[in-house]
Amino acid sequence: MSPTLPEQELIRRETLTEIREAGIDPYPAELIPVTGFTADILRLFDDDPGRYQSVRLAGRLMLKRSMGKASFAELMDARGRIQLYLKKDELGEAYDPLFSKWLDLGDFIGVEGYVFRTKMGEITVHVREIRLLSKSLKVLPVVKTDAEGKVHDAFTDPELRYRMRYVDLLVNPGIRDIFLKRSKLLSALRRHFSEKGWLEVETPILQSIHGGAAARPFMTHHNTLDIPLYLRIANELYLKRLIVGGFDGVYEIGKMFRNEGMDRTHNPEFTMMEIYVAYKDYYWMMEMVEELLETLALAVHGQTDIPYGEHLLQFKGPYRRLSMHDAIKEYTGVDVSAMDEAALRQQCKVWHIETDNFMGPGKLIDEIFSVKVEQHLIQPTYIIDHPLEMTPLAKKHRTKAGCVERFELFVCGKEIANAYSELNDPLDQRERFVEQLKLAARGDEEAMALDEDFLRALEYGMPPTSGLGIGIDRLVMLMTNQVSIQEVLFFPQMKPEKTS
RNA sequence: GACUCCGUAGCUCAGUCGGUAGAGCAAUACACUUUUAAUGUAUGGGCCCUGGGUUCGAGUCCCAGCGGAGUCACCA
Repeated sequence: MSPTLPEQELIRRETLTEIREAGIDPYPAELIPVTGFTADILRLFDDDPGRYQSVRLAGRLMLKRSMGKASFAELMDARGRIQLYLKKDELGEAYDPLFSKWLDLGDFIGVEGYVFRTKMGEITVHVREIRLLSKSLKVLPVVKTDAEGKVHDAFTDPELRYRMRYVDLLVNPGIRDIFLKRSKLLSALRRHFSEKGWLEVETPILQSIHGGAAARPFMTHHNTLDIPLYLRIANELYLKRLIVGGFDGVYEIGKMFRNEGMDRTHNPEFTMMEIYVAYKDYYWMMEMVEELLETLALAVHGQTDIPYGEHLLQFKGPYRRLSMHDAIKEYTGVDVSAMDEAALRQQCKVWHIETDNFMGPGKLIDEIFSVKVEQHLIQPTYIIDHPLEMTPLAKKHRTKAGCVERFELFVCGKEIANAYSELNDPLDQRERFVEQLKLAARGDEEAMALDEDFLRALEYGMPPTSGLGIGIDRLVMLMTNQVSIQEVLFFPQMKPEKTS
């Protein structure tokens, strides 16, 4: 034990010794029978007060208000908090010294008692028995909420909140709710897809070729095989192999890993949902996404209109569809659809948009789009029919030359979903990969690698298929009104703490 | 990776012009048997992120580092 412990922690350790000397095990090993949860008592007490003549609860002691020979306290369990009332003349040594001297905020306790309503109207457990279940040696921040619901002394330091999420979850109101909503969203998604008959699958996270997207990977090494392996940046090519293998609908919810910068919408590992459905095209997929997002919004919020910052996002479809060219025309007044590479470069110069030498016309148009248009797309909007060279895995557009059958869904200026009519022509796919190799040779670090086994699978034949990817973290951000991805991840990436 | 801001008690934060380190909550002790941001009185608690420098003297000024946040770049 270090002599540099703060005063309060030293006192808790001394208390621990006193408890042990009194013959009380501060960390008892046994089953704790409980009759229910705090939240259920608060919700149901008035319907049938007689039912709560004896309740057993377990949780953390989070507040003590002592009035000498009687006290109020608050017990927090997994569902909420309830007030306790304790009297010395009823509890004896369990009151003094156990409750009044030895129990600290944060300790786990078990109580038995009856439920009543105080003079002030608060539903309260009148405690007949109290015991220590687990001693806490660290001091939790004490966050209080007043009668108007205003939070005082919240635990706000982002570094401490993310490094010690367990503390954040305990003391800050509303944090748990974000993660409960995240969980609701995921289970609603699985339910929805399961009802459609689509199969949830798992594909490799360790891949020897990092295909399916354009991003820098994390690299690792397998000792026995003595080969480099990459953490997946995408799982698209594996899911398509499963469509080749005869499944008509497969989806995977899982972590992707991209070795890129971090900011309030990017974490090195993030959760993607990808789904591939046979015999469908991207028009079908747009309707599917509308139905899905309506379902998820209802599951999380009970309504399809969702407040986000100053906006009210309307997830009820159909969403507006706008081709990339038309979107640029709408927000800049300039028609780029007929421009060649030189003209596009000139236009970028006019708008002070930085360009690189390896950028072809498609990439230039995408760059213009992201600078000039993205930020304006607040309500759910499909941007469709992207330039061909940007999108090596999508089918060429059935009528628009130089475009692919693709859509991206934008909400609040952020890309939430990306989908194609998937390219299933193996010869075309090989040419597209070769084009990517040329881009790589021109200096494009994100150009996609060629995957021979994937091409072989396509040569065996893939049915017409539509595929979709949804960034789950960003969707959860929208549905929980959060501007930072760190707020929807339990443990966002941080630099390691100093070990000193 | 670049720039800007931040780092003081367990938590949230003050700290003036460079001159003995402050408050609220939490803690300790006492009082109080229906309080609820409980209350009252008293007390204790500090590697002022780390390391250099300037100075008679640095929480404060300068430099470097570490960590965080924001903006940009890259990306989803």
